[in-house]
This record gives sequence, C-alpha cells and structure tokens, in this order.
Amino acid sequence: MEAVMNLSRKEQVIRKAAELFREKGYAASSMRDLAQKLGIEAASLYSHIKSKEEILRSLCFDMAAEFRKSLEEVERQNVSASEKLRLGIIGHIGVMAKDLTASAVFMNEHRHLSGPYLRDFLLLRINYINRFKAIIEEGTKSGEFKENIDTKLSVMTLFSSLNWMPQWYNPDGKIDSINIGQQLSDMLVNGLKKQNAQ
Amino acid sequence: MEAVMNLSRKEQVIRKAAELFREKGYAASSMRDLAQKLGIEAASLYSHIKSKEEILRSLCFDMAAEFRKSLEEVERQNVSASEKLRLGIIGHIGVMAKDLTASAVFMNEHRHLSGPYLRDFLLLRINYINRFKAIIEEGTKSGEFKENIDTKLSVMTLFSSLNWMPQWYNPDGKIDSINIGQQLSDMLVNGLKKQNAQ
DNA sequence: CCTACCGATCGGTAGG
DNA sequence: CCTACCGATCGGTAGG
Repeated sequence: MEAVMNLSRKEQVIRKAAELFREKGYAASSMRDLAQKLGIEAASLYSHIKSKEEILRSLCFDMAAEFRKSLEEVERQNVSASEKLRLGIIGHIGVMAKDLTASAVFMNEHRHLSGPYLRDFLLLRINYINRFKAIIEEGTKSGEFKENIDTKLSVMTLFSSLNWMPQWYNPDGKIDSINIGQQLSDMLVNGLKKQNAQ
Repeated sequence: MEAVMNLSRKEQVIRKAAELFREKGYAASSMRDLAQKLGIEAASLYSHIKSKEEILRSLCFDMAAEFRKSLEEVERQNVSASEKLRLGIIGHIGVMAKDLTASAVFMNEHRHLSGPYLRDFLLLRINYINRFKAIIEEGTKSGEFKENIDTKLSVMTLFSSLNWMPQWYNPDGKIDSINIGQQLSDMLVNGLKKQNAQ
C-alpha cells in the first residue's frame, strides 16, 4: 500500500515535470520550479526520483515503447502497403494524442539524455523510422506508390508532419485524433490536388 | 576600419553561438562554452555582444526577415495558386539551406526569447503562416485543390515538413535544396500515390 | 581582449 | 517530506 502510494506520487512528479519540460525545455527547467508546482521543497523530490535525468528517461522511453507497440500491431495486419501506412499514421497519432505533453517532451527534449541513454533512444527511433520506410518501399514495389519518389525524403516528411502535431493540435477542438490521422494520411498519400476522377 | 573589424568579429561570435545553440540548445549552452569555441575568455564576449539573448534575437529575427523576403517575392508573381505554393516551398527551403544552423536555432530555440521579443517573433510567424494559408485557400477556390481539405491541418503539415528539414538534411549529399523543395512540393500537392494517367 | 570577481542559481546530499 | 547546506556553474560587470 505504501509502495502503491509512492508509485503514484512518483507518477505525479513525472507528469508535472513533463508539463514543465514542455513549457520551458528540459535545460531551462529547474528542480525548484518542479517542486513549486507540486507544493513541496526541491530536496523532497529526491525521495521519489533519483535525478532530474531519470524523469526525462522515463518520459522518453515510455513513449518510445508505446510507439513501438502501436506499430507492431499494424505490422501484424494482412493488408496493402497503403492501408498499412494509413493505420500506422493513425496509430502514431493516437499514441501522441493520449499524452500530448509527454509526446512533445519525447520529441524536443530527448537530446538532453546523457551518453548511453541517448544512444539507446536513437537506436529505437531509427528502428521505428526504418519500419515505416519498409512499408513505403513495399508500396512502391507493389505499384501502389510512385516508383520515382525518394523514400528517405518521404519518410522524413511523414515524421515531420506527425511529430510536430503536439505543437499545434488542440485536443479540445472539434477535430479528434483519428480524424487528424485520417486526413493526414490522405494528404500524404493523395496530396492536396484534386484528382481527375472525383 | 576598426568598426568593420568589430562587426566581423561580432558575426563570428554569432555564428559560433548558432552552432553551439543548435548542438546543445540555448539554455544548456553557457557563455563559457561559447568563449572556448572562440578561444577567448567568457568576459571578453561582452565587448562584442550585450547579452546571451541578444545573440538569439539576432539569429531569430534575421532568419524571419529572410523568410519574409522570399515569400514577398513569390507573392508578386502572377501565377496559379499551386505554382505559388510550389515556389513558396522552394523559396522557404532555399532560405533554410543557406544557413541550416541558424534555421535549426530559429525553429527550436525561439521560445527562449524573453517577453516582448517572443511576442514579436510569434506575430511574424503567424503572419507568414497565414500568407501560405491564403495561397492554399486561393487554390481551393480556383478548383486546383480539393475543396474538402482542412486548411489549417494542411498548412501545419506543410510547415512541419519544411521546418524539420534542418534536422535530417545533409548539405553534402547528392540532393540539393532546390531538388528537395521540388520533391517536397510534389509530395504535398500530388501525394505518394500513383496517378491514373501516368 | 584579460584578470578578478559578483550575486544568483543550479542539481543534489545529510540527517532527521 | 523538511531544514540546512554543498560545490559547481551561471550570466554578467569593473577596470584596465
């Protein structure tokens, strides 16, 4: 029971930290800022967490695990490449929408991870990106996508669009995350231009 | 002559600062780091610049002016909306490619500007975005673009794609900035999917 | 561009 | 979770 309460308090600390890191950036956020948000003294934070960086690590790697899980589910589906891409985009956006604050930190602050952690993080990320790249290549081979596209440029454009979403998306607005995923996928696959036959 | 040399030294300081800010982020970059990169003492920096933030300001607002200039040139052209969009994208990417380091700082560190400067910066940015939005709306009205697209989503996706470019683009690679602008514009306008008639 | 230095703030620890 | 505190580092100034 005490262990459960400690855990829950730790999660509170991490959540408040995520908000702070998102707002001011990791480096510009002090442990005293964080303590104040929680109504305690800075030194008291260390009963719940080991260090400032531990918080960042837990935010970054938890998000990475969520993204990975979502993609694995999509890869198991037996559908066309363009449908897989569509589902992958919707899944990615769904994961972000579940915690926009952590997503923003994941995206913008991961570079403040130290040495080996940063390395592990980047390996996870490149793996994730490459799996999306494989889906696009699959679609090129199957004739669904143009054969003259630059796959690297495509996948980078895709992730740019996806990852910037926490910066402008208003979760209280009328458009929900599935809708965004749908439209974004349509935009990247079909483009802005009107088609001949519709 | 001495004034000229001071100016040039100031530009050196700003350039080195841009590299540092890009690498470690503004908040995590110390004036002592910067001084070391220049081979001088930290206190000596202040003969060339007034404060750390002055450097950030000059980087952010100089880039903003370049973007604005590029867009104004495009707006003067008497061409279709889709062509205007294409030229706008190529122009934006061209400005970034001229100084990828400053572009990255512009994108990722502007939030560390203080009060009124941040406000001015955000006003410039919203104005720039709205002018691109107007081009897309023009294309929707003229029938070039689909009428059911969400303009806000489109323009945000556009800028996401554009602004992340400094993070992955390798200027020493075989693909040049005009080529990237061309392909990116094609991707956003026409999509990944193969068209019927080609 | 340097030496010498300032007050403020940083992440974190000891001990309760 | 607190008080009391640490050494390190921060942006910046005075005076040359």
